[in-house]
Amino acid sequence: MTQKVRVRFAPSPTGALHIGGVRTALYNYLFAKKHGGDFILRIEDTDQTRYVEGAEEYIQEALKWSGLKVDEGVGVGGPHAPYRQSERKELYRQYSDQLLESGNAYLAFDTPEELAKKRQEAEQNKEPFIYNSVSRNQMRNSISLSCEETQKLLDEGAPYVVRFKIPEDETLHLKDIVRGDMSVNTSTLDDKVLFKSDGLPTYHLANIVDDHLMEISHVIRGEEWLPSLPLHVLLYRALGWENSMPEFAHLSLILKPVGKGKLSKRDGEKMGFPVFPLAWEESAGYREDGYFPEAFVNMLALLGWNPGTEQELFTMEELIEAFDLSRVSKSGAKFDPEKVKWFNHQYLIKKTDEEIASLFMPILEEKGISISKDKLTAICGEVKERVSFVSELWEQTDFYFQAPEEFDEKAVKKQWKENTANILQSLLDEVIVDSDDFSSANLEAKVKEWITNEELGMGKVMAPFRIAMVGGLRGPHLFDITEQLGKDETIARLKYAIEKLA
RNA sequence: GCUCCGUUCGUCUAGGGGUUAGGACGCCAGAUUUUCAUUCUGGUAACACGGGUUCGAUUCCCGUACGGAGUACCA
Repeated sequence: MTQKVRVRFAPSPTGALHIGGVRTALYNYLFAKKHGGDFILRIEDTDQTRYVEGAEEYIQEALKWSGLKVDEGVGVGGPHAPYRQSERKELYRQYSDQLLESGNAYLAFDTPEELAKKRQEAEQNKEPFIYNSVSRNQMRNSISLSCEETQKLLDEGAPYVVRFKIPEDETLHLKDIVRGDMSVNTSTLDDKVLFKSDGLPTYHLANIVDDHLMEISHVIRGEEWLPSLPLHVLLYRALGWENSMPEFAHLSLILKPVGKGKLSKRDGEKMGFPVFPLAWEESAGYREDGYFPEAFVNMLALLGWNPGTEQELFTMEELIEAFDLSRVSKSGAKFDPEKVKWFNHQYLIKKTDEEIASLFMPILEEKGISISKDKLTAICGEVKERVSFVSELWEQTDFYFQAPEEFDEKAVKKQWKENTANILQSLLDEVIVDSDDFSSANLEAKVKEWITNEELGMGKVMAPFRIAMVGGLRGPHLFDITEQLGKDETIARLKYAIEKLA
């Protein structure tokens, strides 16, 4: 059977999506697009107590910024609408009832307090508490209780949940695309709650029902779901949907850069890197920190997946082409904030000088500097290799826009000798004022010729010249700078330095 | 505790019964740029441990250690 590929990204709106979530979404997207399938966004908000204002909008915006276009789902609509589980709640009851009727589920009246007490007791005896075939007879439910007792509780309006009846002692063989085969015995499993007393399903029921109804072909989700896989498979079976069950792929987690454990918001704050794609509350986002979405996505794609070639830089199209779930790594990956910077640098230098100028222009305008687009384009071409972020451009180019007033002490101490002022004065009088062609190559040739003729030594002239233009020993090729500065400004800066550092 | 999953340079990873164990980030050095950065070249550095199986294991199997996840009327 060749079924159309349909995958879903199904976050719960409990806060910002962090990069692990974005990666899950990305892998879903890549897989879908690779196979000409659909990428669906479903919001899993069956826990009303954890709803966070703005989270859903955040998720949509983060996907959009990352370039992951949703084909169907919240914010887009589609044939299986609605895509918010809270809006689908009437739907789930019938499946819960179906399970009850077929004997695959039962009613449980245990209060949270009773359950907590049982768990505590078990812990004291160093035994695991599992709500299963052996313990359920000691609990208050429609299996341990007689029909009359059960009915009586129901009539009294006692709150109850629906639990799944895990079969006894059966070895389940499970398939996972990234992990291969595994097996688990059902007697280690819990009779999970399927339906809560508040009238809403739990994740377990809702996700199986929705995936089935929405014709999901592949479930690609985080590793934290792996332990629930047996339950989910059992649910498909109990509902009679075994033949159309999706395939599963569980993705490993993203771990903190140093130390142990999974990446958390705190790590970002502590080490000064974003863990969210977009800013959320007090936390910075990749977007706000000046990362390009392409760089962010490229980095994320390679964190836990590789194409088997040595290619590192990928466009989204190339990622789609190359992506393969079987090449996703099984082990968790420590996140390396340094590598994202490298990716960003790569994407920045790949941009045209004009594009960079367009990004830089607003920053200059904010500083009250006006400059022609052409000129800024040329400047950006001269400095782009030196930065990783647009925001770093200013510190590399400030001297193009404003003459140095102070000079770097260290540089002056090292390069500004007693006769330096005289040398620069001669350079000014004998070369600069006579040069009308201020192009980089021409001025360079002239100055070098002069230096040779005067038998001065390059360092004696070039370094102070640079100090006069830039204020210190930094910046791109000196004659590229003077070309941008032009004759008048070059002369003015030379004069100022001679006077100031005399 | 119990269940499941994992473990190749500092990090992300390729590889796979016999390899000089490959690449990328980072770091170091040299070249170029008489600045700095870029770039180029080179270097540093890894198969967690113990048992098997085998002529041979980093690769296969079993343990151990370590790491991770789950163990909610959360997702």
